[in-house]
Amino acid sequence: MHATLRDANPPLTRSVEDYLKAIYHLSNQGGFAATSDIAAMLEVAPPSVSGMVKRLSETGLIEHVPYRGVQLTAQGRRAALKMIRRHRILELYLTQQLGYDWGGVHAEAEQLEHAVSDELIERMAGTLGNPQYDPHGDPIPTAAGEIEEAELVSLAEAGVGAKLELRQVGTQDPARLRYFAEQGLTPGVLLTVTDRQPFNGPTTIALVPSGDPRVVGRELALLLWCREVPVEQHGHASH
Amino acid sequence: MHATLRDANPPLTRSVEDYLKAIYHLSNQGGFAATSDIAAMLEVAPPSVSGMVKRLSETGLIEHVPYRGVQLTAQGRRAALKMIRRHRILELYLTQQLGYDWGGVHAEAEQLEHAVSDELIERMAGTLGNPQYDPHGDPIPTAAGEIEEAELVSLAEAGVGAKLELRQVGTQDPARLRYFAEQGLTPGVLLTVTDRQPFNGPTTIALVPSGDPRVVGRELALLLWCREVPVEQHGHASH
DNA sequence: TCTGAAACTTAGACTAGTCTAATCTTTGCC
DNA sequence: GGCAAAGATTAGACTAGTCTAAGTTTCAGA
Repeated sequence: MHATLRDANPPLTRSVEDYLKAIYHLSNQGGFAATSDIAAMLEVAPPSVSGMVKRLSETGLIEHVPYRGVQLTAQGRRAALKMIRRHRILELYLTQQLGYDWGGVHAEAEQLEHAVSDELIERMAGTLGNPQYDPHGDPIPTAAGEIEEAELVSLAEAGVGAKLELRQVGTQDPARLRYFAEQGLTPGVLLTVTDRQPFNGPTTIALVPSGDPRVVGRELALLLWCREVPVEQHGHASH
Repeated sequence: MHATLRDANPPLTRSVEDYLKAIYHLSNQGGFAATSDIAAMLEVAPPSVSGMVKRLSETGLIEHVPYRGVQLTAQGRRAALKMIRRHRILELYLTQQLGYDWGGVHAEAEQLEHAVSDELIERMAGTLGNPQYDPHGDPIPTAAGEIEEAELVSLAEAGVGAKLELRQVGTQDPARLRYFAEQGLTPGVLLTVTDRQPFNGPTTIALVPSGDPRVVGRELALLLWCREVPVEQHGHASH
């Protein structure tokens, strides 16, 4: 008589939200996201991903082709875009209204995006004048879950010759953050991909304008989220 | 060689934070908090509380006297006050900066208090001018974990004759929220305790100024957080 | 002082999420 | 075309947190 039925549409857990976001970023051009890449991005072991993938495809958020990878369903994509909208609005709000700098804002938004309500996000968006782009020119998905394309690519996916601006460092592991900082790999830095080894080997990049080279293993490269910089380098395209 | 050691001071989980807050509120006058009261306040079953109590006393956050109840240690109290500071600053920020009304603010703060960083709270506090009292006159703990006394009491603890202002409804269960609203028991309402049955029986109250009576069972009364109203009724004491 | 009801704890099961170790697929290369 | 290595999955264990059912302890009142 009372609610013993399984909840038809349970709220997504924090973990599920993180997986959906990672899969969205990794399968951006309509392809499949690989288990090991998801694992590297979320800093969990590959079997953890296999387990979660099973649960997510049972609930209809992703499609899984064993040994191939996963793709978001329409429902999963909607959920992922919702998280991305939250993340970008939070980043914008924290920098513009609370004096954060772009260095510290990512980790904070990463936590808050799981806790805020839709109402709060829309109030923040309103305060900011319902922005359509974040300060780096990336589009913010609408509340209805639509987004203009032109997304972040992880350094591990970028082609040789690409000119990139480092935007986000997708880890909170202090040792790694320290390492990246030592290498001069902090958000805002410009770089060019000069070489990529096969077999998921390291990517070689050159910092711009200094030209200093860096070699970044695939696992670390997956944590470095970049925007492809158009040929003319300043400002953002005025859509 | 690498970090296999148990983390000496692991971060508190969301659940632990909620237990500490509940215990703080229930043992306010230096007494013990009872298992069943914690259970009612957090809307979990009593054995869940016993289990958590065991973990919390092993980590030194509370003292447990079996069959008696629990008390916060200094460390536990510090953690609880930190959460209460977060909660009150969030409520203040959401109402003053983002146009929330006092009805909707509690649930939002309840989620956010687990996700915000210390830095964000201090930035919000700074924006608000480092307030010492919330809009109802309750003191906000300092960042160092000090608080002026005069706290919220649950309706279940208030003495007969007490004049109270309902401040928070400590549940998110829609059915209960609807019930309370139907009874006119929403934050801000004034009431007097007219009777209390023994054996953990119901509390009878009268709404002020209408005088309408209400009978509230102990389990529900534990969810109604009130401020004791001084004889002169308006404004808050200007400490 | 005894006793029964209320309150508390223990026992045991379940879920979500994580891990390591072992096994199975796929694929690039000779 | 076969094979080794990379990558993916399965197997099995663990933790935190929850629950219900069953047993203990406490204490108010007769």
